[in-house]
Amino acid sequence: MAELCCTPLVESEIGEEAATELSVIMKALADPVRLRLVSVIAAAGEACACDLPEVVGKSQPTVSHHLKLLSEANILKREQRGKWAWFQVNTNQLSAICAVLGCDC
Amino acid sequence: MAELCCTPLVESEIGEEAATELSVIMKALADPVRLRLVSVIAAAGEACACDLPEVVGKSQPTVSHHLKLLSEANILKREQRGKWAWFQVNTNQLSAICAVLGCDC
DNA sequence: CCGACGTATCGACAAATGTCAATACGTAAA
DNA sequence: TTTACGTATTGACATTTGTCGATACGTCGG
Repeated sequence: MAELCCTPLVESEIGEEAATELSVIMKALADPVRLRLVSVIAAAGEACACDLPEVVGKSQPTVSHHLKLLSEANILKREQRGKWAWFQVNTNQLSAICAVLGCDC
Repeated sequence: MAELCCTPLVESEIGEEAATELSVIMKALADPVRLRLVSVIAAAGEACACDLPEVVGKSQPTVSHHLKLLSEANILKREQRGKWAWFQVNTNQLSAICAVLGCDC
């Protein structure tokens, strides 16, 4: 899951199952709070979950839920350090999305 | 609206309003049916709305609704030809999404 | 082993979303 | 101007989604 393969959807018709899988990845990015989480984490290089509720102005359970969705979509990488959870952005997955969108990068 | 500006969200923190606007564009792509519509239309170069309900296996109102969302997101361009509506993919918008995702294309 | 603290899960609820039948709107041919 | 037909809108409904309080789980320090 969350394994984006590389045939641009603008070149050949995407299948029904592939479309569903891709939609899961896109849904993960299709939320203001999650976009801000990705942006904050990427801009900082990495971020501790403990700081994120205040940054995005949402409760701890809500942020935890969003981080889970992003991790399941393979957009974030989670790393446990002591009792803290640190997150990094998986730029490979973002590039893969670009590739599917037909970008020649 | 639907005007994607170009600062990659992985380089500097995206604002609250910008995140909301971007999420609208991403939401438009975050659905299996809409992804397939984009793919079918892009692969064919253009497509008549009259053919799309059968292609994606959804009712005419449902397809019309999806086409509207994609058009509002500036992902599809609509053109009336007689009583038929033809659609093309706005590849510029797809490229803009890539740019926001940090792709260097 | 316990207590403290960071994180995840659960339960509940309001809001948004995808879908279709019915209907209205627009365009073009008769 | 009718009539036919492609498309858009409306209304309704089931499902999904975002949110948070309460609570459970995990990891450390005492």
